[in-house]
Amino acid sequence: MAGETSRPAADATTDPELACPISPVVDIVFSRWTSPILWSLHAFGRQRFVELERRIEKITPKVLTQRLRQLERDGLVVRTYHPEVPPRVEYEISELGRTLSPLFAQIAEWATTNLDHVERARRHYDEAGAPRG
Amino acid sequence: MAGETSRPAADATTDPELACPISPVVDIVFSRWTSPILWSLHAFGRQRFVELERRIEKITPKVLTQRLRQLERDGLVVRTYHPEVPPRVEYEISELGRTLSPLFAQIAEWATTNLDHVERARRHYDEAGAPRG
DNA sequence: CGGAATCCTCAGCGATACTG
DNA sequence: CAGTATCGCTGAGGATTCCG
Repeated sequence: MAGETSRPAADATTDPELACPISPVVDIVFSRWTSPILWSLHAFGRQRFVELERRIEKITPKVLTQRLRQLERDGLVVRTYHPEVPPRVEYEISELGRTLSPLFAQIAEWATTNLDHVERARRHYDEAGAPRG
Repeated sequence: MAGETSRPAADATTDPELACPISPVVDIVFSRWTSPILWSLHAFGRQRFVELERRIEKITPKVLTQRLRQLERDGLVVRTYHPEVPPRVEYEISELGRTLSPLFAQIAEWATTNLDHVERARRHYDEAGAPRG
């Protein structure tokens, strides 16, 4: 979105095509497995591949590699290769990735205050809330 | 998940299994199509099914129904059925859903300030950043 | 160790048609 | 209008094997 010369401030409330300005962020930051990865790197600092693999249970090496590549490409994660024997690779949050911290904090806060509301709503819905229509 | 009596305050920094406290929120709020739907309802207020369908381009009625049901079940969206001819159904953000507003605002803000950084990182990566190792 | 390559499965979505 | 039902398919992800 850098080369947008003179578009009349397309606002989400007027432009149907931009119905959701947060979707791009969601695709980048909250796509499958990316939140655990980013959180892990954010909470535990620089880590090796296996550390991440063990920490994020049930993720397969293939998918972990895919997601790390994606995050590296998006500039959120920095990959450092140490040409040793055995080889060693370390991943860490980039500076850009660190700008997500307040966002993550706010989400975590929302979780602690509202997640049980969701749980309750689900139970209520499952018991008697089936839609009529 | 409901029968967990007396778990010793499992903290994300000590419990590997809870590697990511924000994942549940991501599953609820940022799963496929949910962000455009919530945003649409948030930005344009109460809307009928077809309005949402037209606003969120390329979504099929089937999937829109699925997502709306899910959001209703999670207590983020309220569905109102008007038994008229022709039938009329309206959807709106619930009170719980409205608590997401600051979150969405912050994400939108992150988008405006950092999305082009991501774009640049991608170009840089695609040009010369292929990982060695 | 940190992957890449290969094969395979299956949930989710699209397309279409039909209903109250 | 506001969905439901059915079918077919695609592609993300799992399992396995191999390599520098």
